Amino acid sequence: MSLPTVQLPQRMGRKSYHHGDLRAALIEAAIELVRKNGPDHLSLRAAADQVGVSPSAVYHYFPDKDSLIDGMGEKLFSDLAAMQREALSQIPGKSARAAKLRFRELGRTYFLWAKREPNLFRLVFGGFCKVEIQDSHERKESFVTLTNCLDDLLATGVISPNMRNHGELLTWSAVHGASYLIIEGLLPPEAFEQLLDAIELAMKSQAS
Amino acid sequence: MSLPTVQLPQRMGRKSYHHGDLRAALIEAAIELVRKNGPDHLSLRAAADQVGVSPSAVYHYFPDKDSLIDGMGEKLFSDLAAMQREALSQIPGKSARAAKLRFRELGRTYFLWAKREPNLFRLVFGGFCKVEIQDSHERKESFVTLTNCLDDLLATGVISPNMRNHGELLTWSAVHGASYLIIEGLLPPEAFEQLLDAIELAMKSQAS
DNA sequence: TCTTAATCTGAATAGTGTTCAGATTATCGG
DNA sequence: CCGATAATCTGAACACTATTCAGATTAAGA
Repeated sequence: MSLPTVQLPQRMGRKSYHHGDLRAALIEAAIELVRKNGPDHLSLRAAADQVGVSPSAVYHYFPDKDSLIDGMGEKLFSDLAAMQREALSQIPGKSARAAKLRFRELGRTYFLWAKREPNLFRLVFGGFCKVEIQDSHERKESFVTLTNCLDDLLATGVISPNMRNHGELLTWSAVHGASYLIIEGLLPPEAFEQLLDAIELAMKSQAS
Repeated sequence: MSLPTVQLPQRMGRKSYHHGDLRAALIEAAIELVRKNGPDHLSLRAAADQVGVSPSAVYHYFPDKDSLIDGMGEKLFSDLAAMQREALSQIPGKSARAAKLRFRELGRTYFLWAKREPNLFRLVFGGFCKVEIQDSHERKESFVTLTNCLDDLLATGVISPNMRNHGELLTWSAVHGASYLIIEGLLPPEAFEQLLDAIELAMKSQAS
């Protein structure tokens, strides 16, 4: 009554007793559930049902629920990194104008991803995933991307050398913080473009 | 075996059948549990047990678990605001030096609170509480405090007029973001003082 | 083909939020 | 001071959750 009666195990694209790629399917189903219901309220059983498999089957691929969440975080973070890479590849060139556009697009992508799927953003950055993202390849690559962006801004004279030193820290903190505050409703969405203006302005500073 | 056998209902400072201040006691107990176990993993029943009351009793003060969490958020945010007020009151004076110290102390208090109790920080700002904090008196006061700080910095010539416009947005975003990234292990704790340096430097910018 | 190992199920345990009828007690009008 | 009323709390129940484990099912290799 309360739940939309689960289909027989044989359905949901199951050709055989074995699933084939259960791990990935579980992660995908769980991501969809979090997207709709939020990071808390994720149910291991619901994810298993969605895939058409019994709850116990999950434990052959993840030691527990938290590990499943870690797996989701890994995939989501790598998606974000791919989106940023894609966005930057659309803006080639060595001009100051191109460097500026790339920088803004990098932050904007981060924010838009957060705004479009706040629940997934919360899952990745809200303390649900163990911080094994910390040492991941994707994460290092993401940081290098920002570093390159800032180097370009320095080379084209858009930002000053003494602010370049604080570039990654200030930028990442501000972009992440604004994204969080906006999706939690503490700042209006328009604030993000203003923040990008503010960062650009701030990074010109010639003060010592 | 697994749990430290709950005391009989009559204990835990219960003089009578009625508790006296159950609402506040529940919030306090729940905060303690979140502090230790994280915002997810909070159990309504565990909070009730801690106070020495049956699970159903909770529903006379909160419609559901989420409302209890809202109550916790309200109290925690007001604690943070009080800490900031207290910290600022220790640094009087209209000098540039005093204004700078106040500004740094404001951010530092925010960060230290987050660092000392990351789980409580996650509860308040991680999407667990309904954003009714948004319209709360405490929140407005907290914002006014920051505004005053920035006005003092402008008046004493520490920051430039054109950066003053972006003051609240840039500062709050960066401080919040850095706090989050640090407690999630994505940035080292030392990064926070560096961030304060960066903000101060950035806000001097004379660029138009 | 037969054995072995991987994969998935079913049932059970212990814990969760939530509801509701009823027991307990404080409060207030007479 | 007493007795009715309203506030407060309990106990048991329901549906749901994570997790474990013995056993059924199937794929892969000798």
